[in-house]
Amino acid sequence: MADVTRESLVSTLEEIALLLELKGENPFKTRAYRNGAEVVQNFDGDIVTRAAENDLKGIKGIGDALQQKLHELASTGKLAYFEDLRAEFPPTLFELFELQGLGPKKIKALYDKLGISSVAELKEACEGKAISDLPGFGAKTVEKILAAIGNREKFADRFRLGDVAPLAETLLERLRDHPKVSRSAIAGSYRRSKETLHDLDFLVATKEPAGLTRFFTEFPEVHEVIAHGDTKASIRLENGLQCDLRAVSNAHFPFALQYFTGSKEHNVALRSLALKKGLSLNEYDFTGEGEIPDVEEEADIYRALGLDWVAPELRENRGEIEAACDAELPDLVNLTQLRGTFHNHTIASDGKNTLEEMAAAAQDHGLQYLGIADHSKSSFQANGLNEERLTRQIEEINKLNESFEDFALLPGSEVDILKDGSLDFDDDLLAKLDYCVASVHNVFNLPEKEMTDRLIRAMENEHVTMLGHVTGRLLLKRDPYAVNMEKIIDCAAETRTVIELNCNPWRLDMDWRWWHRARDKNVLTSINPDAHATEQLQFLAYGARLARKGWLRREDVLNCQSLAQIRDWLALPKSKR
DNA sequence: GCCGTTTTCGGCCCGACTGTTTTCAGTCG
Repeated sequence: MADVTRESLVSTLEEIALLLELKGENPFKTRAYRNGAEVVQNFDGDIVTRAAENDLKGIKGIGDALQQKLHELASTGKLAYFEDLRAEFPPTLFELFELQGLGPKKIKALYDKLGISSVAELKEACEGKAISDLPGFGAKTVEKILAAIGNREKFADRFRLGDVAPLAETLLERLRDHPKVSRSAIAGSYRRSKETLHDLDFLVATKEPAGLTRFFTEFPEVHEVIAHGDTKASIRLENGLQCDLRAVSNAHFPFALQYFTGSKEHNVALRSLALKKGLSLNEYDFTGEGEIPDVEEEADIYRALGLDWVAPELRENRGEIEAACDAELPDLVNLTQLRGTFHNHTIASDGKNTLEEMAAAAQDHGLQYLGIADHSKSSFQANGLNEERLTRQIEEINKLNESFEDFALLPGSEVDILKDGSLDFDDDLLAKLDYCVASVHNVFNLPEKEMTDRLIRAMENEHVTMLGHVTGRLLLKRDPYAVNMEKIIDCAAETRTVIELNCNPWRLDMDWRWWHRARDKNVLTSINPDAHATEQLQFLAYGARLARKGWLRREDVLNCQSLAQIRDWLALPKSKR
């Protein structure tokens, strides 16, 4: 029997939705499967076990049919309904959904009428005349399909937050500086601080929308104009990133900002709440029979619905609407509250800067302390320090610290967790450090149980202050290694081990989806840049954004504590922390 | 297929843009 995981349940439901769309099923039925996938993805608890035990009753969005199907899937590893559905179409057909401009109807037409079932076949068919002869297809469609195939080969369809943020801010500034723009913002998943993005959604308030969409399509970075109307335009930049612009009136701006920030799921929930109050909410206005509330700012929309304003990071329909209704939203941490940080490298291992340079950069960032955690000896590829070099580095740091006022370097180590969960240094040496970050840097492919046990053994060590990049994922590059996060979080809570929020934009690990649960178990995090150069201290900004996305408050973040507090805290045995 | 404080049937968000259309279907967000 194949391993049933939350992810496999989710992907099965999503694939069923796609298959139903291809069959031309009732779109609301399709949506029910998509929604079910979303519910399973976000369910706070062991959904796989619940499904296996047929204990899904009462979960909103999972009705009788989905309960039965999830139960069959989780208990047998198979679903007859799905197998039958899947057998109706060739597997390569799904590639076609990756092409911009092609949806279920067109794909179905291509398949039914021309037998096209893969991108390669489609590309070949575009050479001839067959496609443009299909009803609803024409010369332009063929042209667009070819461009979409080209883009699929050339560009990624997702981008890391940190890779697009500087460009995003540059483009926003350009729009903001336009004389006809009164308000501007980037909405969408960028505003929600998702770790990876599909596109950027710009928004401006202006009296001359058509002038602004034209201005936008003439940006020098434009590779192609995907769409260009009087109030909306879409462009693709030279790096492949799609950017959309909406130009609205000043009065419509708060509604558009709310609407285009999403998430879709958050908005659906918000609008159904509005309907209950006799209000219909769209991207421009409230409408309805009764009194229409005044709206100047986005917060007015939430207030009109009886909600506290919801920070964009939380808008994933993961309980934020209920919390906003009960005035129980968390007071989220922010970047300015960070007083220091752990887990940074120097030239001693694989960093680019010296202790002195890193200390100066940290002080420029307004930090009171900077933890130095160079690699340990087993990470020879990163020039890891052996016992002797680490001992010398501790002395060097202690000496340097005499020269600082109101600032300190904290001697630490990013010690390798070896395959069996033991550490790269013995306890005597670890005891000489102020703290220790324990991380996995090799043997990534252990089965889940072994990897989980490996991390747990490391956490059980009295000298391990925190776990580094807990799943080892590299966004859009390398999957997380198999590890049971529920068990890791439980163990962190028990052993009082901190879990790092590694804010390198390639990692952003632990994933934001787990922090709420960890926080509820009193697990602390440390927002760590894993800086290998002075300028990478700026990664802290991404860390703060993702911590907010994980519902974390100031008190949940270790490095919001002052230097004096941190010294006291580090002096405590783990069990007292 | 799901849901319910107008409830067990009849709704389910909806507007902008494009291309192929002659009034609209498909896609996207």
